Amino acid sequence: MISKIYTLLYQQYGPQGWWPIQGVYKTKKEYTAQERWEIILGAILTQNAAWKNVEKALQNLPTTDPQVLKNNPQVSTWIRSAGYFNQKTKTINSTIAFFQQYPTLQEAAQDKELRQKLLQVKGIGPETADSILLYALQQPYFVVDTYTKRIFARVGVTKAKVGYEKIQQQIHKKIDTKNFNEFHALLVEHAKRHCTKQNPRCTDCPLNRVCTYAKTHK
DNA sequence: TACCAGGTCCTCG
DNA sequence: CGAGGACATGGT
Repeated sequence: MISKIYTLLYQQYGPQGWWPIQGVYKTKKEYTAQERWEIILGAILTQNAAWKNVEKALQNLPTTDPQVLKNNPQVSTWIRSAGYFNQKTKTINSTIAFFQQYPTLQEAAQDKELRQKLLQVKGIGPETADSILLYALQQPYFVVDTYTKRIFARVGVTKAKVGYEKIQQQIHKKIDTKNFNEFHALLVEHAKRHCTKQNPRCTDCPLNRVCTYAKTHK
C-alpha cells in the first residue's frame, strides 16, 4: 500500500524537486556549504510553523554563515516570523555548536552515529534530525511529519497513533532510498492540495480509491 | 474569533 | 511510555 501511495502521488503531481528554497535547488545534486546551512536553518524554523513564515525569516537573515549567526543577538529578531523565536534561536546556536565538532558538514555526514548525536541537541527531535540528514546531508532517513501521519492514518496504512520510528521503518522497508526525498515532498503537496486537516477534498483525490477515509466520507 | 501551520521539551501519572 | 501544556507568528 505504501508503494501504491507513492506511485499514485507521483503520477498526480510529478517530481517535486525538494528542498524548496525559491526554486534554487530543483536542478542541483550537490549543495554548497551555504546551501546546506540554509536547509538546516529551514528545518529548524519550520517546526510547527507555516513554510511561508519560514521563508520570510530566511529572507531576513543577512547570511546563512554559521560563524556569523552563532550567538548573534540579532538572530531572534531576524527569525521572528517563524514563531517560537526564542526557542529556535537557542536551537540554532546549539546546532551550529554541534556541527563545529566536525571539520565540514560533509565529514559530519560520514559519522555513522550522527542521527543519535543530533537527537541529543536540545531542540532537535526526530523530524528535524531526519530533515537535516536527508535534505542537507543526503543520508537515507525518511522524514515523518504531521502530513505523513495524517495521510497514512486516513488511508488506513497505520493506526491513528503510531510512533515516529515505527512509521519510518515501514517506509524504509517499502520505498527505495533514492526516493525518500521525493516521497516526502509528494506527501506534503498532497496534504496541502487534498488531505487537509479540516474538510479534506476527497472527491477528486488521487488516493480515494485506496483510502479508508475517503470511502466513508463522500 | 478560532484554528492551523512540514515540532519539541517538560512535567506528571 | 502517553497525555497535556508551553512555546509565538501570520494567514484564513
